[in-house]
Amino acid sequence: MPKSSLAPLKFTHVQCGDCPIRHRAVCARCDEDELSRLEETKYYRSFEAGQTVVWSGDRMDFVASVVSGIATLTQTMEDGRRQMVGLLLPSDFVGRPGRETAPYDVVATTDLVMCCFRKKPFEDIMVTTPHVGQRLLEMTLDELDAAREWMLLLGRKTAREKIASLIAIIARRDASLKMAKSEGRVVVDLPLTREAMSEYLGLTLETVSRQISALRKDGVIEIEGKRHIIIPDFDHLVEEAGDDSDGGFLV
Amino acid sequence: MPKSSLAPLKFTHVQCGDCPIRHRAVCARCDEDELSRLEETKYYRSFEAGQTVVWSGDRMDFVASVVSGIATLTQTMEDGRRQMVGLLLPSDFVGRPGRETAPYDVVATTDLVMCCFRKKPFEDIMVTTPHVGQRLLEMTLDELDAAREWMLLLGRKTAREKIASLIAIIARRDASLKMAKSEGRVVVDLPLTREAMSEYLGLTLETVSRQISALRKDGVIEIEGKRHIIIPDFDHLVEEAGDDSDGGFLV
DNA sequence: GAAGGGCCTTGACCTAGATCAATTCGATGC
DNA sequence: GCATCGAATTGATCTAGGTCAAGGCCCTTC
Repeated sequence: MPKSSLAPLKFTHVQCGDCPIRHRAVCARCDEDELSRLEETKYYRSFEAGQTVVWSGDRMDFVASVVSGIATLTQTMEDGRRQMVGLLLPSDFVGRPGRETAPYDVVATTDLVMCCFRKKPFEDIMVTTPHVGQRLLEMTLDELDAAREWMLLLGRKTAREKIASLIAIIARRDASLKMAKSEGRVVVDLPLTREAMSEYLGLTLETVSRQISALRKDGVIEIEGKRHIIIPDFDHLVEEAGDDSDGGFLV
Repeated sequence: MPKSSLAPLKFTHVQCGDCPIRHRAVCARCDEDELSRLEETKYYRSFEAGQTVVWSGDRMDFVASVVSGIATLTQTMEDGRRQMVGLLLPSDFVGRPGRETAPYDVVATTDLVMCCFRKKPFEDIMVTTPHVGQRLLEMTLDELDAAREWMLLLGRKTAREKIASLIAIIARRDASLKMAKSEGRVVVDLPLTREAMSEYLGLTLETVSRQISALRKDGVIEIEGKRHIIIPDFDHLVEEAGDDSDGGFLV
């Protein structure tokens, strides 16, 4: 798995003040002074499931990192067709220095807490503190890789492969967060409704439902309730996803 | 149109030594010393149409900027299904500091000249010269935006809308390069085969051909030869593309 | 415990685009 | 001028996934 990091620098996840989890918005190499300048401009915002954080076209005067919960970035066409273009799990970053308005809707899919920095001070710190910019570059390059993997999924995979891919992606992210993978057998709680899954995959929710049923019938996955999924053989799932070797390595 | 630039810095396109065209690999603010260090590690490589620059999985020990011609980034599944994930026109950048191997094929679609920098020295300059990293971040963010626009196209647009979008995207890029737009009526030379277009759009080449014919029959475009396209009414084309307002603003 | 309302599933049918199969066009070489 | 070869078009058919519609499941609220 190609791990990304700017060669001569070591970045690690650091505790963000009183954030409940470790996240990646800042750089471990920043000295106390730099960190405390970031601290000053920091604040938290909470959203309920379903709430829209920012509307496409709205002014967005902050950058943020997800503390808990899930948010999605979604583009909408005039006639209402929707395509998810980003899925933000805890530790992921949103926002773009140098951009005034959001180019897509940011929606809280579950209850959500974000750690925000006002954009202007954050940009200043980026200029005076190269680490932060370099960390951000690294994260943006990762996101670009993920977007390209996602493009392959949207353009060329079958509905069944799309579903298998999504479950594998979420399982991998989940596992890497809480390291709860018990040798082959993996358990995931889908954090998305069928509709959100369809927006991620470029399908209708009916097709999502049908293909999940098909994967269940074929023994690739087991389902408890509606969201709790057991993957008896992770490699088998990855095969169904049509990925080569290590396949989509990031969300 | 949301223009991206890191607020407090001004970047402009600068002549890259003896490059025949202005490109964006370096920053106008770099002083002579910094530029000359970049100059030292710079070299040119030429490829014929159809040649592969780098194979997916190969070592890639350089970063590069396209001088002339067109290159594509393409992902391939084991069974041969292919999806283009990047289209590099003159002035575009490839390569990723901190990554050893290429995650996709880079192919010269036309005869191609690239201006390359060996990766190691380039990374060193990135660390010592924040401008370069900041410029690269800005470019990467633009690419991410473009990728997300592309995801909407792949996931939700009809074949006709996809074709119209692609022609509009190329026309815009072309026009912004040589400013040759004569009020409404726009002329483009498609730099891609029908097959390459199908790999860009997630379609088959037959569907591409049929939809181009349909757009011609409906008067949205006129065609001379196979590649030369005249757009009598650019706004009409954009309408057909299904984009809202200014739509896909970058390739 | 009945009623309502999100979600989700399943079925019956339809259509956009894929697939398979000829041609046709146009450049290149002899 | 003719043969050749790759790129593009066009036609005939098939099918994966979309659309429309009817329930089912489960959780809340009264």
